[in-house]
Amino acid sequence: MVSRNEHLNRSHCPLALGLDIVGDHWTLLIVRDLLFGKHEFKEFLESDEGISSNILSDRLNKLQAQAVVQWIYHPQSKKRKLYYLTEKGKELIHVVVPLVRWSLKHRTTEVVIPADRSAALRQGPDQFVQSTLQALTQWESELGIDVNAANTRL
Amino acid sequence: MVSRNEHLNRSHCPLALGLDIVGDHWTLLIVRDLLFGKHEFKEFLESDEGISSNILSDRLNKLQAQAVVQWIYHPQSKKRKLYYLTEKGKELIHVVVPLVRWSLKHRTTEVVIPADRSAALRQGPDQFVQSTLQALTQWESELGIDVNAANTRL
DNA sequence: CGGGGTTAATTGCATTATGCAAGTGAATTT
DNA sequence: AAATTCACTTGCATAATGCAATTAACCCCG
Repeated sequence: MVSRNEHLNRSHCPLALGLDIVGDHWTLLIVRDLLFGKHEFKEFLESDEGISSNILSDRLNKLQAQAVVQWIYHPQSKKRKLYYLTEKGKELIHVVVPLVRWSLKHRTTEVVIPADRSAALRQGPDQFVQSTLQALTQWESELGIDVNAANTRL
Repeated sequence: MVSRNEHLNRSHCPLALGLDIVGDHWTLLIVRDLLFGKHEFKEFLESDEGISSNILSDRLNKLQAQAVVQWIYHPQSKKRKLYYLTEKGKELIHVVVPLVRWSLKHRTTEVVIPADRSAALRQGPDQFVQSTLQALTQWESELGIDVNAANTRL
């Protein structure tokens, strides 16, 4: 298994502990996809950054181990899994959005955001966070997902 | 040289671009130290996480290349360097603080913060950000540092 | 049913990054 | 001038990553 020593507990600094979970090249990109409406393995693979399937698999497992992500079977197909963010995972939006804003403010290369998301961002960060989370809650209720429920797959 | 492909430009997503700069295990820990009053190579090495000198050297170089960090000689000694955050670098506090808060909220293991910093955090995140940046500005003015000046060492 | 296509991975292997210990060289202290 | 400090650099073992190919379970369609 591809695996970084995630329980190393390098220190008792909360930042270090947070970085043990999200401090790598890929994890927050998966969280981004989950925040913005992607839910399947295949969809994550299709994102522009081109994550490879072994890394994706590894990160999804680690995120589950950290109670950031869970999944259910697709209601129409037992071979598809629908990954979703727990409440803990959704709260990473408060990290993702500031990093996006920092990046937008200090970009040296061209940056592209989907038109709808760009429009939503222009409404201000708090509005953006609220509408993003709102959309997720909507999706969850359609599938009967409770993001606070304990994970039964561990 | 230890080096990740930092100009890979995996996508035009601002999050991905941000992660190309701070998306690893060590970079934000160095930024943390710089935010909270450490300025010398030796001081970073002494932090609890135990970064090794080759990684530290590599990350400091990359942060300079990204205009996040610069340095001056210590006024009393030509062999010591004082690293400091540029304005761009200081603004990473808006990423660091939410990650710390997320980590504190969802910790499963014990977490320890220096007493003074813990007290400052209790005043609320905005207060904490302001007082932290204020302390940095104070330090900079004592050394005649302009965090907006272009880097003359590139 | 049963063969082909999907989905979610896993495996093998080359490349790259990391971690550790030791070493270097300039500057400073004694 | 010798010893020490500081900021690195080097060498080398180990671990993580990237890529292509493969697998196994499931679904769909005739």
